[in-house]
Amino acid sequence: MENKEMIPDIEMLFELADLFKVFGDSTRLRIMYTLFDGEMSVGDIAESLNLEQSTISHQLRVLRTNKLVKIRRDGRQIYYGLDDDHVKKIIEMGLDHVLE
Amino acid sequence: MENKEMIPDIEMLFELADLFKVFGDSTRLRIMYTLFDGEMSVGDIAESLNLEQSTISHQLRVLRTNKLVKIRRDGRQIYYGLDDDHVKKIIEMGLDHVLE
DNA sequence: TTGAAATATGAACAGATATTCATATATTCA
DNA sequence: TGAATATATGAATATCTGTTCATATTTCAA
Repeated sequence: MENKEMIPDIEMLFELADLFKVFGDSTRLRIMYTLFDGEMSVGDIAESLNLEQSTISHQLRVLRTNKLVKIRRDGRQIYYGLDDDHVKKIIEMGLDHVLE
Repeated sequence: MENKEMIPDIEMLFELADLFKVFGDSTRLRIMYTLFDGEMSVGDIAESLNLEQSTISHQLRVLRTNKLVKIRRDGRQIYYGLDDDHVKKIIEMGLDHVLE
């Protein structure tokens, strides 16, 4: 079944705006990009981006709420990884545009 | 030349966040979607979305600043259209995700 | 050139949101 | 159990952003 003309109703566009809103923050975007290579613990993400643990934790929650990352607990660490291949694709599609 | 692993630096991710920010507003998204079928005057967009002319005008400026729409003047009307096929693609890619 | 129509712009305001700080919760290990 | 480590959470604050209202600008037509 091919991807015919999509006919999003208004509500769908509101949802879509909410999705893009999540991508529209550099901290969250950097977190997601960091996870391109695979899952990482909260502390490692924070260190890698040189941001506070609390900042990362708050933003990870946003990402998780929007089903863009998923978690795996291992001992007292929690590993976050991209939930979906779509995440990579959306970011790469955006990069295409940024790169002209 | 194929699309090898992209290696965006931090600054590029900031730019990308700014791009997604533009898509992350329902008014702007609805405007862009309205333009899927072709260019439209400011007034017609406003009427079509049942929003104030001023609101539309302000948001069109944001879209234009970010090179997502382009204009064509005809008499005292100004027609706005999508600047780029990327716009459609980015929105459709997002819709894919919203539709699960 | 004057009036009307279309669009743009600026200021003000309200609502949203990201970060920080302090602290709570959860888990492991001794 | 108690200390230490990893993560989460809540409140406070500062900043950003979208809309509205009023008005300016541009263009056409008479």
